Amino acid sequence: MTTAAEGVRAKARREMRAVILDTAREHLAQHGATGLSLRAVARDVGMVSSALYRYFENRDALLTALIIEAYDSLGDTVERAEAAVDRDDLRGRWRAIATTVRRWALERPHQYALVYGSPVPGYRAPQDTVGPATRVTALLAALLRDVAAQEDRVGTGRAGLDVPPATRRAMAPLLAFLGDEVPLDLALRGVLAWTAVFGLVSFELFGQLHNVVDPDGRDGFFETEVERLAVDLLVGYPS
Amino acid sequence: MTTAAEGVRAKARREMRAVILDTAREHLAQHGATGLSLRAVARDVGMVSSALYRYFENRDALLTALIIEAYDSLGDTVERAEAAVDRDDLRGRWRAIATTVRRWALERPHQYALVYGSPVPGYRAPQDTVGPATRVTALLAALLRDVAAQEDRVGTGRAGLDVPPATRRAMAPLLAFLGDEVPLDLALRGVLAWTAVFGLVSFELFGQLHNVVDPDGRDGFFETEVERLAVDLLVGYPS
DNA sequence: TGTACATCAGTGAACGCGCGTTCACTGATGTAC
DNA sequence: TGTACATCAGTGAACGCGCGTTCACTGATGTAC
Repeated sequence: MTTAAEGVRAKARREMRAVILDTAREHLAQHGATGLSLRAVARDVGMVSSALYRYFENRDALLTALIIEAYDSLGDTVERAEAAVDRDDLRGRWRAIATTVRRWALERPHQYALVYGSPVPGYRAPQDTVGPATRVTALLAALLRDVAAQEDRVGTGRAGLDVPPATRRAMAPLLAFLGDEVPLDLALRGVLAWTAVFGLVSFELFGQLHNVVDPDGRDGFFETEVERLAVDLLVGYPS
Repeated sequence: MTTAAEGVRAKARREMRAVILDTAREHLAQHGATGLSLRAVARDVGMVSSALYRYFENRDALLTALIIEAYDSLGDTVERAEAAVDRDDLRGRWRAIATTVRRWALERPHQYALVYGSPVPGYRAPQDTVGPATRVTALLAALLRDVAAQEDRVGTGRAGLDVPPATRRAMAPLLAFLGDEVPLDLALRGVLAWTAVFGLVSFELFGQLHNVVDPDGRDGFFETEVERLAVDLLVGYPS
């Protein structure tokens, strides 16, 4: 009975933890990360505030859990969307990644801001967040490797930019992550496309497209820009 | 004596206001926008907290003043840097704008986050901020107009992307801001380059380049990517 | 199967804190005659 | 030029608030024999 009995307690714990996280996520959605209050969450869950400490060591631990959850949610969503595309359709995979990141962000602006917006003052992200954080970048890395393989066969039809040695050296962490198959020039094209996507999403979410692009046409605007990024990212490949 | 006497009072007011703003800016730099507290600022200025209300209607008004100041500081800095470049050197002007935005941001991360980061919860920017906010975009607009003029003469040597009519319509606000000389395709290239720069700066400032680009080599990394953006922005122009 | 004990989820009071904002006031400085 | 009055910067006390965290406790649930 030992394991089964412990299982019951453990199950209750897991469920309660989930309820607290759900409630915290709703509070995040309504008041932002800085407005997240243990007491308010406890109130909504129907517990006294001190009871939360059975589940999370302190406020930071709750924030960390939300951050990990957000990264995992984004990771799940984008992985699923990207996996649905034919492996050989590099442009389609790029499109899927980019548009899914945006859609996910638009549906959960505060979760997006939590992980890609300005850092929460006084909060220092622990090591546990780095795994979930790299799930989406891992997809892009895989894409870049496949692009590299194709470019090996077909060539790019144009020369890469000159890169000074110091800059080349600075890219070592990225190159290590991508693997030997991906040349520097392609890596730089990848990061640029990547940061551009997040730049577009952040501008849209944080109000910087106000009076620039009509809200109604932003889907199309984003898709057009993603297509343009693909031109440079996938030099010489058919659309 | 009337005007001179009033001038004395007015001058004292202006100076006190400046002292408060300076102190508030320091607090912003240390605790972020959400951590900005009227009481703490007053304490540092050496006044009682209620005295601040002689100068700012409430906390939001102080925040608004800081936002306007940040936009103006960025505007000043970038305008000066861009003005120092030969008008005909389009690539140089682009470089100056991009690198100066980044340098300004790195020197004042919290001011950057205040205006380009996640919105401050509960704060709604009033109309007064839109003028200062567009100063930097105005520089890019002028650049795009000059690019358009050159492309009229020389051509781009390649076809623009297809843009669906709905998207074309959504770009009306931007096209109106840029003026008739700037064609849609160039406008889209401009926004993309623009958002990419802010994407790069935000990634760097908000910690997303951790384990991607060595901190030491980020100047060079940024410049390389800006050069790459120029290739697409200034299609067919000499470097 | 029944009982003594250990575990642990949740309570409720309390701690000490800082916050934004209001309000009646004092006293110095400027204004009008 | 001298005086009565108005303006207004800054004071200090108070309001009501919510926060994170600690701690001794109760009582239900699981464990061991």
